[in-house]
Amino acid sequence: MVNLFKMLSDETRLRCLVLLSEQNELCVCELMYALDLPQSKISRHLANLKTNGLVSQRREQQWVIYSINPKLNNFDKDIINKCVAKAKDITLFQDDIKRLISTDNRS
Amino acid sequence: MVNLFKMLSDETRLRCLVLLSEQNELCVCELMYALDLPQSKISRHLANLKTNGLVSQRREQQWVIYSINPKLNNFDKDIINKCVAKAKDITLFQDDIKRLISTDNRS
DNA sequence: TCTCCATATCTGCTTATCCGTATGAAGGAT
DNA sequence: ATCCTTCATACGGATAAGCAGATATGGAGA
Repeated sequence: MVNLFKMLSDETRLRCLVLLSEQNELCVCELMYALDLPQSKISRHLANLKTNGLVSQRREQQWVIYSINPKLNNFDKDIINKCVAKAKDITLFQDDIKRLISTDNRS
Repeated sequence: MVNLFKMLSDETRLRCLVLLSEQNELCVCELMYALDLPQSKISRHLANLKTNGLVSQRREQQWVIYSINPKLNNFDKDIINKCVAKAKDITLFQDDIKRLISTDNRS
């Protein structure tokens, strides 16, 4: 439980999780673009999320594609879904989504 | 949102919150006894929870009595309740409750 | 093989968090 | 007034987490 909350207590990770929940799957460069943050930062936090079992990876050509770990237990899933719902009221997250869907950022 | 999760990402604080949710209100010495932790540790974490709006205080004679902040927003309340529910499956929290109800620890 | 691009990781640094100990302040009782 | 209990908080040290920037890896295609 503590570990889940540690993961959720960083803004970058929260934003990644919310976007991943909404969009099913995303590669690092799409997240970079949507969050407007440097690649190393995104990548580090995704690695962190992965070690803690919250996201999973798969490689497709040159991209590494992340998604919410489908094997997540109910508690974790539940909490994350509450965040996603709450995020709809918050400008920061709304803007991430806007940037994400504005173009095809996987080039 | 990040702040809530920061508060929840420490075991001591989680245990305090769960007990406070179950018991309505508790003083520091009851929490010390139930969690079997030194006073300064409990006190510091409660202060932390208070600054972040999760608990409220009231003084009664020599005791300072804490409770979950009744003005909590729905999101925070919701998340905390999920934790309380989950805690019922976890030995650590079960034991806290056992110690708490075993005697009258406000002496 | 060589280059390019996406992604991962390393380095050096700064900041945050948590702890135990010790001290301080408030209020009740003697 | 002084003592006791309860609780709060400041100090210093240890550990972990964060960041930016630079470098490394690894697959795709020329």
